[in-house]
Amino acid sequence: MHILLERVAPGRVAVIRGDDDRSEVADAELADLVRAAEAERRPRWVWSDTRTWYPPLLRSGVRVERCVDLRLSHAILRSSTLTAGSALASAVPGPWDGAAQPDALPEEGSAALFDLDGPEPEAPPSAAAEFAAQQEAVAASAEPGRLRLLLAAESAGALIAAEMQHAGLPYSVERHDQLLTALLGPRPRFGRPAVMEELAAELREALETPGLNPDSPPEVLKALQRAGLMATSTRSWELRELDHPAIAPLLRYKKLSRLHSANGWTWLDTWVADGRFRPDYIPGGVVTGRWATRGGGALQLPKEVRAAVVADPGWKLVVADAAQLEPRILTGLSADTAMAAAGRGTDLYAGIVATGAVAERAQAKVAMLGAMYGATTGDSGRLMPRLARAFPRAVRLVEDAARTGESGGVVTSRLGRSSPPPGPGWRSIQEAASGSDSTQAEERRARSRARDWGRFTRNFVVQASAAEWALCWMAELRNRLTRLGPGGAPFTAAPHLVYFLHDEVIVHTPAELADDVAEAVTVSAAAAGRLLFGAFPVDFPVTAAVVDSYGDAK
DNA sequence: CACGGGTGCGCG
DNA sequence: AAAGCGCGCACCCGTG
Repeated sequence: MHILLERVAPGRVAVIRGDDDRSEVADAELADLVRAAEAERRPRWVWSDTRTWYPPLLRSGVRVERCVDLRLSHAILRSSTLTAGSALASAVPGPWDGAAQPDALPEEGSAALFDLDGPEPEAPPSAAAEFAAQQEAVAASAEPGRLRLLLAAESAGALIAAEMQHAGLPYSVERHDQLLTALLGPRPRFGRPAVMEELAAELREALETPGLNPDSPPEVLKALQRAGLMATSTRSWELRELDHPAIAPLLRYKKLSRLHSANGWTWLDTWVADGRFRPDYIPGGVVTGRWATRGGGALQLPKEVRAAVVADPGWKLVVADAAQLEPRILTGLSADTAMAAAGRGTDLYAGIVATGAVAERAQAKVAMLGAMYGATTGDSGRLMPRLARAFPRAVRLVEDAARTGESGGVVTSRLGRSSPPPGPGWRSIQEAASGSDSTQAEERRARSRARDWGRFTRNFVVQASAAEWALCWMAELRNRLTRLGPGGAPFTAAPHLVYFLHDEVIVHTPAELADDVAEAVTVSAAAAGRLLFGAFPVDFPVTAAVVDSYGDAK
């Protein structure tokens, strides 16, 4: 059953259990109410926005099993091709659109500012009305089952994001500091660390440019050219091709500079407290449905610092990642039985080699990536015809998605998330090129932009469906982890998710349960595959490593 | 001095 | 323009 929560006034919340069961409680009583209802019948809580409702509950020690996040669901249903005809999708943009959070809207009194003239101020957005409109849109859609699954998975993801931030990723300040000190020298009170300063001096010497600021790409580029080098930029991959005594210190400087500025002592001070890294996850923050983060760069945690992620004493980390997730998603999307056969077992790329389509594993990988990203030239582009011959259905699916995007159309993921349509700028470029008086330059530009958008939609169907698989995987895993833990204790006493990186999760678990967790990770992956692709026999193998430190995984 | 675009690089 | 998708973030530098 559903229980809908809605703020009715500062400090007061309406609790709506059905058409004629409505009550109100003070904020202070909400946690007890939720705890009691959760123990009794595990309802699905319906609320405007998990980011505003759930963290206070978690701080009160209350965990919920299921919810509907109306804001996230609204965003999906507004643009999905599966609900295109619904009232929800055809309405003018309202308070549920955009990042504005209904609970954070100005309070009633401030609306008085508007009522001297003009239309009546808009009524506060009713969560109950919004929920009804969403249910109606789903029920009338072409694929209600898929959409229900998508909304449930998206909402579960929102719960998990809040729980992961609450629990935090176990993180050793000491180890991180040791690592920085070993590479950069001791933490300076101000300015550059000693090792970077030495490299800068070496660089100035080698380029005979005493005042050079190594942090300024234009200055560095000019200095390199003065030294007779054919550099066109200061990108590392390009510098590596050059032969000059300045190159080695410059590359080392750039590497260390990156570490220092992105994950140095300042980052540590800002983001790690009480032995936990607590990034701000944004479920649905990417157009494809992937998560984003705000601050802390949690999804870019460099491999070199992962050794500082360390389980608590008596606990373990289970680091799990889905092997070749996106190609397998493409396999399911296209129902390509040849590719499914190649992917049986653990290494899809080896399976592709075994079909004879390509000679080496590296080629299989680059060809698959090229198919999903839209490579046209280079090794990857050259391998495409062979891939298409061996796996016609899979390749046709991404080609079709690309053609749709090139002509300005919209594509939709497995469960119903649709790509945004191209903007007005894109359309006017296409129109300018289609007129009888268009120039060659206009036509070239239009074709190029059309192909750009085609690569986006080509990748969208795969990336968005993979994000859905990952949400299902995590939601399933979360349920299993709860069952593994002791009942009644706070959820952080049980195995719990602490990190998520697109196709990879980390569970923090009491050591004695680590093997059970590893098993749960694997079983959950298979379950996610069935949720998305039913009986179609595409495998989703995962590797699960039981380790003390993230740095020890793979 | 604030802002925003460009550059470069970390992750999948 | 790295051969192609999706991001976040720090820093530089020109502009208002």
